[in-house]
Amino acid sequence: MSTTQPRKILVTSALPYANGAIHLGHLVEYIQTDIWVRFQKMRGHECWYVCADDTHGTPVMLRAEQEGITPEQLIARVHAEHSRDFAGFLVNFDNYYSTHSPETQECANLIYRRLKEAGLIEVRTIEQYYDPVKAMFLPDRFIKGECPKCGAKDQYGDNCEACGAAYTPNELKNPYSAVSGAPPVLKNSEHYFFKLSAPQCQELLRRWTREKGRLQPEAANKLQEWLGEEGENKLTDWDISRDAPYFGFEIPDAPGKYFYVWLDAPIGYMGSFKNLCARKGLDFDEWFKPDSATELYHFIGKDILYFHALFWPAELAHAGFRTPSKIFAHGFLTVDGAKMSKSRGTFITAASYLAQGLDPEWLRYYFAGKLTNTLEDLDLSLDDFVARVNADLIGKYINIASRSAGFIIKRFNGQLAPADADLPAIRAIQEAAPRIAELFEAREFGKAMREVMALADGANQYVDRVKPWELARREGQEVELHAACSNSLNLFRLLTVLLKPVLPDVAKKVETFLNVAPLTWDDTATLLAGGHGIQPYQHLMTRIDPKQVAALVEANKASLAPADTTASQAAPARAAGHSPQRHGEKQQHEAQAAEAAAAAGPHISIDDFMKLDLRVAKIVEASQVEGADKLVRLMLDIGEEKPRQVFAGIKSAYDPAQLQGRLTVMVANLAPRKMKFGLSEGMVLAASDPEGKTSGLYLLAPDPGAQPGMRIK
RNA sequence: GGUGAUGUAGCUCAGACGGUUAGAGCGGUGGAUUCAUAACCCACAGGUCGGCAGUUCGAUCCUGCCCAUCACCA
Repeated sequence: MSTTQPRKILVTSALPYANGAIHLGHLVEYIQTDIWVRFQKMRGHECWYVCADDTHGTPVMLRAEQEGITPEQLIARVHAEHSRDFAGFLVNFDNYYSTHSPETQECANLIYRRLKEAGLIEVRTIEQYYDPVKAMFLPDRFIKGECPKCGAKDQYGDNCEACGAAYTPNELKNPYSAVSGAPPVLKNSEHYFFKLSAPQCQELLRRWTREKGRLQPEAANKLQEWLGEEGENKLTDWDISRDAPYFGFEIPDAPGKYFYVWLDAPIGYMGSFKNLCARKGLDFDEWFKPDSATELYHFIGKDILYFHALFWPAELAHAGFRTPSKIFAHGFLTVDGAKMSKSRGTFITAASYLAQGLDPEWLRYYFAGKLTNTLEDLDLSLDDFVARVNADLIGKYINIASRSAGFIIKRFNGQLAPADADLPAIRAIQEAAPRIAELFEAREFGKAMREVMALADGANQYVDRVKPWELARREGQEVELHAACSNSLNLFRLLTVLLKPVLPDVAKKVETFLNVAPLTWDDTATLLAGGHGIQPYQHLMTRIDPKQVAALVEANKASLAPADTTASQAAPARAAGHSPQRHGEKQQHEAQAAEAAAAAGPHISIDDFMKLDLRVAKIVEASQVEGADKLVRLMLDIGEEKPRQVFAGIKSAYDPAQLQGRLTVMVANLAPRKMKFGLSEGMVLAASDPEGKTSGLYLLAPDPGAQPGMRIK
């Protein structure tokens, strides 16, 4: 039962952006990480858990300005809110710091300098939109104007929320800066790039991402896609600088240039740990030197795998540091099977959950019961949440103590009889403990909880069999009664050890109740001695009233107002690479986008229909697409200067040769979509049986006489 | 469209190197019990394991295609 050699483990969770509240989606990750860390500590390992607020970037800068405070004031306030929320959910960081810190700056500068010495930093001039009034360069998301396709006003620079068209900022009509309202101008600027395309980066990442255990298998597959085939370098250089004004760290040898927020975000892990080292007397270098014997794990959402599995190891390795031992990515949270939604009230903030008086350990248990080590999404089913917590935690687990403690207190003066070490229910738990430890280690918390609850069933069956309430009524059965209740409390204690990583507060109450030292994993091997005295039982956890959950949902319901006034919260979901995307913010953004769709009824209006720009198209060219099973590449003449390129999934039904020259119908205003094979600038219409009962695929064609470019309505 | 995943009882999820009656919890029904902040115990009902085809003596588990849902495409 003894744990092996103590390990030295450093663990991180992704840094939440300092511009928005923590919600249940974030908490999946922090609870998952916290359970794992608590487990490691219970095993006797040296394990440090650090995190920080991700504080830099344009959104924070503008938000602070909007509120009339400095960025420093804003991030200090948000830091306090985040810290409070995490503490409320018993997420026990050893250090919750900030990327806006001297330690992070020091590490960022050092990494930058070493990358530069390694020849991996390059300066290039790029052209970008600039706000002449505000005197700042504008990210795409901060340029607005009229949609070039449908004319909708106040659309962002990357895509139109009215018609869904995608475009670049310079296609917007009457563009203006979202910051000052002034028309932007194009201006050149020097940017600093990290040469991810360099051979040494590619070579490193190819090897690193394939090393056993670094990444989950699905994640490794994903990375292969980004890296491309052997000999095919799909990695592109990464723009790591932004122009002033910018809230961030100025690049040491480049006045007026700042590190892009995504450069210093992961470095924030180092900064936070460095700060902890100073306080705890730890040797930072021992943990970050290239051949370090310590372990480093990053828990992240699957959306930021790209940053953590490509940029980050490449930066570290070429700046003379160790790379992460493993990266643990998890899926997103859905609520009742759907994306979190403000109008449905399922966009639940951590603060509102706590304010409604719900017990954080309910959620910790529920998440634990559903967490796996894969990238699969996790559903919070509200009815299931109530049923599961009440049945498992109160009905099964807590009940064992509650039904035994009274007899011990009343009849035996709070003193236990020796436990029966051969009792099958006790032995079952002790034998299961190593297996459950492996499940915790492997982040298979769902499986672990299932095992624990099966063991709790065994404990209840034991109590039911020995029937203490009957023994209590009979004369001369005191010894049996004493033994039954003592065994039962020992069962309860053992189960508490197994649940302690998930339910730390309950475990603390149990330690007080049973009058024992803080439980460690090795306590699964021991039993309470005869004569051990316990405290009177006080209820350890209450049931969930479904009304509480209903009230929580009600409290989180937002009206269907268009994008709320905290516009800076709207992290651009599609403008990736321009702004940090934490899974939380992304979920939030998409939740908002989903609202509009949800509001629509089963019918569409004539206006909706008129949004479709359907055109008669002549197929001037049709060809096979190398490497695509279903696609045919079509060049379509719709009366424009140049034919449009469209990839159509019709290979199964049509030979390209027979398509050439014929007329069909295309959607001309569909947002262009970048595919592996090139840009697809529309869609051709074809009929097929939605049930799939009748096979075949049939392209639409106009009657003779129609000319390319004619509008269909 | 490509890539990665998912689709198993009303709900949330397990599981099976392909092989006699596919499991759990919740919910439902019936019983037992009253120690336990109605908790617990026993039993029953409930599924053509997304669809179609193939491989096989045999497939829900393998292969192919299709459908649906989710994510990513920097």
